[in-house]
Amino acid sequence: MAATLQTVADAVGVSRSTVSNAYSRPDQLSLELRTRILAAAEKLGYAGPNPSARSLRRGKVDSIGVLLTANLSIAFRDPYAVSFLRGLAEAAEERRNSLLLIPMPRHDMEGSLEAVRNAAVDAFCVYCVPNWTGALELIAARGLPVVSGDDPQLMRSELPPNTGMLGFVGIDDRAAARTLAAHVAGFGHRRVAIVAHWATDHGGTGPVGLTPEDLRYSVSGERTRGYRDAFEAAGVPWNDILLINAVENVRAAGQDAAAHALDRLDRSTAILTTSDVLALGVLDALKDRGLQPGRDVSVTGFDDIPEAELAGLTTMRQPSYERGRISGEMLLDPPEDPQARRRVLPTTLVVRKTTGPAPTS
Amino acid sequence: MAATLQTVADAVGVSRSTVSNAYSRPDQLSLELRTRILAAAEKLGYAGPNPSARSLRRGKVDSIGVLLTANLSIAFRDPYAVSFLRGLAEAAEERRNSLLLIPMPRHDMEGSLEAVRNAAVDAFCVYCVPNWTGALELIAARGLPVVSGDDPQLMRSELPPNTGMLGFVGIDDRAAARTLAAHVAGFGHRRVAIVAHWATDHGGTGPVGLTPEDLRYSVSGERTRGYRDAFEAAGVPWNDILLINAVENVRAAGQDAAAHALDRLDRSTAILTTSDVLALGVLDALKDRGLQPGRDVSVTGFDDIPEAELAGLTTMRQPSYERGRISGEMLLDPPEDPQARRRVLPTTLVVRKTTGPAPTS
DNA sequence: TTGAAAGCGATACCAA
DNA sequence: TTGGTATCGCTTTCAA
Repeated sequence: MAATLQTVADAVGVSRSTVSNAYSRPDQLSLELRTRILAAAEKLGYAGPNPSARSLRRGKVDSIGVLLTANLSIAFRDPYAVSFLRGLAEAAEERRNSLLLIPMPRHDMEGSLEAVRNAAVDAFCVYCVPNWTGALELIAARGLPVVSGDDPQLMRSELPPNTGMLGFVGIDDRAAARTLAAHVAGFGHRRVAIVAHWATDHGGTGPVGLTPEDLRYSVSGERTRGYRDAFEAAGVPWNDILLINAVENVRAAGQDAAAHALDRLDRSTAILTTSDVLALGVLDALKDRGLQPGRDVSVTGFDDIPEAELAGLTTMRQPSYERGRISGEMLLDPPEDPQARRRVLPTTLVVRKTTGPAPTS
Repeated sequence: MAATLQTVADAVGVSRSTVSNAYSRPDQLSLELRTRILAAAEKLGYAGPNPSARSLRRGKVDSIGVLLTANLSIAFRDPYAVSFLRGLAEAAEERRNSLLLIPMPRHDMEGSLEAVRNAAVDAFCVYCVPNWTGALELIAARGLPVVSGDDPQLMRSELPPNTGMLGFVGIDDRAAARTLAAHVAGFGHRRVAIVAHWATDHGGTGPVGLTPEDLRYSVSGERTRGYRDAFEAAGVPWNDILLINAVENVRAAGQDAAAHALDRLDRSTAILTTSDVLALGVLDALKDRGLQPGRDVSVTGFDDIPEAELAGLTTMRQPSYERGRISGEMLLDPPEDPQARRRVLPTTLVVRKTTGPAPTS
């Protein structure tokens, strides 16, 4: 049914190679012949080289795979992720690459890995994927370049990553978190809660008796570590801190999580979160209870999405668009120098109205 | 270098087919053998079947292509588009498909078509692509299913689309626009401007002497037609209406466009736009000039994105998430009944604070 | 349950 | 400039 190169070649009376050249190397044949071939192709309903066949032969696909969060539809709800993607898309577009978005549902590790295995791409960008080790190893086995921002070890490593293909583009989550928490601790808060997403796979949203080291998701782990650092320095031991798991990085989960910190006799006076989206949910919870952010309870986010400004949220700003863009560029033009494959981007503490002195009651 | 099926087969001492089965049809061989094969593969650094080779052979890729707006990075800035994508992603994810985002820069038609030709996908979703006819024909030639929401003819056709593979998921833009404009016309406005994106390819943002039929982008064309319908019915002829082109569907373009309606002696008392994003820009322009929306100048959007509510913008709501989701489902499970391949979704007039009586001055 | 053989559709090298 | 030839890596009957 579908016409192929051969069909066209036969019709025009030339060889397959010539037809192939007509599409892929216009300079290799006379304009006249090329025109004739293209016309014949059109008439026969030949739409051009089969993409799979072409990339099989060429060993190149011109598209980069994006492993983005547990689940695409949640990622699209997070302005930070969207902005990141925008940067990545722009870099890809400039080099005429497409973006293959690969869903990685957490409940289906098997299927997720299968998707990574099957992805027809030249490189991968791994962004906020919990428990991603399996995926990373698979990618390594495929011998494809990867950029990630999730691996703290990668960020720290003085030496080039062992796999020649591995790059880091991200921030120093722990240090940034430490700065943010120091700001809060400076207000004298001692009853503190932390809302962290994907802290654990078991159970739902609610308090968990874990240390930062136990957390399943490296980014939440690093940020939580930073929070602990700062509070310990201020004389608040980890055991006094209430760690609350949020099942997903969505606003409603932040709201639910906050209930566990607010609806108790020794109500927390400060709630730190691992993302702005969660923090907005926490603010929702405060509102439900008639509590005033920054006075009754201090709240912080992470990322600095546009909504954070509207909400007056104190947060830690990290570059989103640039991060995506740099990731894309690194993937598409891998730098020779291994050091250039490790980009730790700057962060900024943004103090707004949701943080203030601990209530004296 | 890279291990292949053959490598593994040789190492284990079985045939290629058996190794292939180990990956693609686990039930076709003994568990013991399969385990042995997988172990050998791991040791040899074989990451599983080459995706291109596999899809070449199978004739299936398990991913759907998305032709989205002129330029991905602009699309990611439009909340409506992001929400649409979210719906699409969700549908894809459920059926274990990936999404291939294909950039279609307007300045590079050639390259865009090339990208469509090259896309390794099983189906296409065309969304807000100006001048997409070339792309559509190409897709048709490839014999792949397409869903679009941009083609008014498709929406109206009583009969099943001629191409068996073609579907429509969208709204009746003209009718919706008519309802919106009738609301504005009811307030007695007679000095009216319309800001339409991609009205023309030539020149920048500014007034153009065109009729709705001339517009390059079908969606803007349909909406503009609807506006004209309503104003003509109210006794305002098309010649009295100022049509302004916006180069892109971004806020700043709306702001620039509005200047042409506001900075003149016979200032427009109503500005209708083809999207909320543009309308927000128009509101920016009003603010710059100390004008009050709904009193000095009435402004309307289209889509009803979340920001529209915050801004108190009067607009026409159309489903975004659902639209993406339904598109995805239609592509992944094409309905037998051709009538079911044409889904015209409902719209709602949302009256807020940016529309009011024409000032009497 | 396993293997042999025949493509899937195209590209690239090397001659002519 | 054009054509022949050898793959690219895998899946899939069909037969053993």
